[in-house]
Amino acid sequence: MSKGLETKETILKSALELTSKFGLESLSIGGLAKSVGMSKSGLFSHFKSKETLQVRVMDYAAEKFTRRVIKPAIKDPRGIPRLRKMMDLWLEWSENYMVGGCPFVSAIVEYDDRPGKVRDHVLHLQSKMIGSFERAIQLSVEEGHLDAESDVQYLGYKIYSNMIGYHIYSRLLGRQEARDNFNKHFDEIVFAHRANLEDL
Amino acid sequence: MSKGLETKETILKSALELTSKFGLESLSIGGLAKSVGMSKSGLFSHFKSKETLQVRVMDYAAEKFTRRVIKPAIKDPRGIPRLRKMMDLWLEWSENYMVGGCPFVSAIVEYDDRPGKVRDHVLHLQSKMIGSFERAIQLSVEEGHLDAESDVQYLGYKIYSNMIGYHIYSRLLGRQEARDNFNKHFDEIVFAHRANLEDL
DNA sequence: GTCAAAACCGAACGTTCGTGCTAAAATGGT
DNA sequence: ACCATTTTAGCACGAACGTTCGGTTTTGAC
Repeated sequence: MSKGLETKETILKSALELTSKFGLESLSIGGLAKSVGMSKSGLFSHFKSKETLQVRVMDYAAEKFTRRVIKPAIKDPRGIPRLRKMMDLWLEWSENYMVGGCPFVSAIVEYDDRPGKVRDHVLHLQSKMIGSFERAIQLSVEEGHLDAESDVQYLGYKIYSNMIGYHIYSRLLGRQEARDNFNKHFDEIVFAHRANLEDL
Repeated sequence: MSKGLETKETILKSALELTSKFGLESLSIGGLAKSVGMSKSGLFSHFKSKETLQVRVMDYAAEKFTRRVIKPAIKDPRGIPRLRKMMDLWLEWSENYMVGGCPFVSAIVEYDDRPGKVRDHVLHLQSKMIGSFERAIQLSVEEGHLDAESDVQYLGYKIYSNMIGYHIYSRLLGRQEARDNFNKHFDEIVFAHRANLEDL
């Protein structure tokens, strides 16, 4: 790997950490440069603008998310087990790998009223993520784990809401029950839409 | 009302609008001064620091929230009707009165990793708001609308998650189904915890 | 070892940030 | 109408912002 690429990697790693803690907008070139131990201009030259830096950071986060959450879950059997695994991996990702909270949640809230490349990109990435969950739900239906009449999009909404709710309950309010709430709610959602194979 | 107070009112009104659109942190003295048509220093003298300005803005939002959402719902009968009314009023507040999204959601996400007075205040206000919902839920139990065994705190979590989920689905992703999802989910939550008076 | 390319640095740019001063203007009770 | 108080503006400050530029160091292919 060339020197430039591994420096970029170092920068993005540190940038993601800062973004996770303080948000995508508070990410400053100077502060980031200081935290990786290089000059402002040296760092800047890797990305030609702050906007592209922000986009790259989100890409980096998305790549990490896919690698940590989506891809490993594929090994589990299609349907509820895989979906459940995604939840567990997301919890782990959200709690352990991301020191300061899920960067997507911050980015979404920060940029929902700020038109531009960053907003568009964040929107695209988040839609892709929700799509991954919806696909896992769709497979759960096809596998016969969930009711064939299930509204996949609506189920995705409920799953997603639960994730965001947990994130805020756990992060800001620091409530210990958050995790139990999350798991219980997930189970209830799945149970409510379970397939009634024998019309019990 | 003295001149100073109504100027403060004007400032806070505009500040809340900006906060709703761009977040509490992006709220700058200069920009705010320009938007209300007065000088930076003239505006600044009303609040002795930016921190207190931010706190005042959140107080202003909380007061508006109470007046628009909590207080009017008291007129509805205790229990599910009142809770449902709170949801409707919150939707209205979130969609119409707040041009750029619920300011609390932004503030929470922005300040969850930023220790200080602002964070503490936002946390306090949000806890109070969740408390209001939990009280309405508690009343629903006492009125016999919800199962006596219901975990009020857990129900509050589900209601709150639904609100946040709707907010993001509707705001960032601009999904039209968001509102239907929200209402459907709320009904399901209530239904799942309904009192079984006759053990049907 | 040579040399062009890539990487990096230091300084400076024009702005904007929050925050002090001081003085002028508006207000409102008497 | 006077005058103390409140409110507002003007100006300046140090710091941080994103960005540009000229020059130095480092890299890696030949």
